[in-house]
Amino acid sequence: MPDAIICGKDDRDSLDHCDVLVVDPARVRAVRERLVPAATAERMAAVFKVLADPSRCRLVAAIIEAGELCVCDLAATVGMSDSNVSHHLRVLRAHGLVRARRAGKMVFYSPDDAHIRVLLDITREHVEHGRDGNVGEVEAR
Amino acid sequence: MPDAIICGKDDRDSLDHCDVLVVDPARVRAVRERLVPAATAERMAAVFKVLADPSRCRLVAAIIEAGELCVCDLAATVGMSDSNVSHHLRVLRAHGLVRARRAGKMVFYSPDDAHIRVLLDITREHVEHGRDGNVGEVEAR
DNA sequence: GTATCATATGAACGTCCGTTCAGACGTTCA
DNA sequence: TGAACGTCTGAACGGACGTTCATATGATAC
Repeated sequence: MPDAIICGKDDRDSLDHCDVLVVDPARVRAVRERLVPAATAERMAAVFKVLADPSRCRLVAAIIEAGELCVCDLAATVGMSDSNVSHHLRVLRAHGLVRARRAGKMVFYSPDDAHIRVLLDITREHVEHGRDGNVGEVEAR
Repeated sequence: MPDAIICGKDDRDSLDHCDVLVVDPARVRAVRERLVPAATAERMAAVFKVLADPSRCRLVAAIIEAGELCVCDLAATVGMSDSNVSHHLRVLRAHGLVRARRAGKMVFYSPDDAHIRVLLDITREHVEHGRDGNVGEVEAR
């Protein structure tokens, strides 16, 4: 473990803070180089944001479970208003998570991405028989 | 594909809408039974919500990349203020994504969950060489 | 003890987001 | 054409969230 080294503004870039204290400049530089770019992180966060809502989680899960489902049946399945479901489906479709197929008056939605199923499965397993009980609270330090 | 069948309030439960139109009541009932419970979806969404922020995405990625990093180095790595990093770390720690280890004046953070790495990897692959270009916009129907 | 550093905390501000309501659009059937 | 139905859209409200600033805590060095 390296000793604490105080380094000046040479070790930073594109930061408008007055001073930056860094303990391990070498490691910081190394991690920065291999770190996911800000733009990529932005898009990753956008994907997570789509799933960061209980209603959308259940909607996607229902669509995956059923294979294909129309709006009114989706609404009945998850217990939401048709309007609300439509709003959420718009978001899911905009991000390529689900696909829409028109059949007469009604529109059937089906999954449009293989990754999402994995994301849901992993996360479900994580919250079911994993740690996580303390949602919204901070444990003692 | 079944014909459109209008069913009354018998096919719903715990809904205070006046009427619910369901196309395929049998499928709705089947999907409902196998669907992820609302409480579980809530906790899943909570996990996704933690990652639904570019700053936290990069923080977690940096911690995973480095193995262990203190707050000031994390701040320098991702280019954020120490205060902001501390706020985010609090959230990450509250949800069991990272673990804190105190060493004198400083606190080192390390990953505390194997699932998260997979979530990040899958999502990164998803946004890099997958569809997703239309963030925030809706494609034509 | 005081001073300094690393980290944590609380308040406040602006912004984003989920939901509801009312209405519009497109389709089917008589 | 007109009515009924499924779906979509826009506005508006309330609440949650990320960031900043100032300050507090905890630990080390003098």
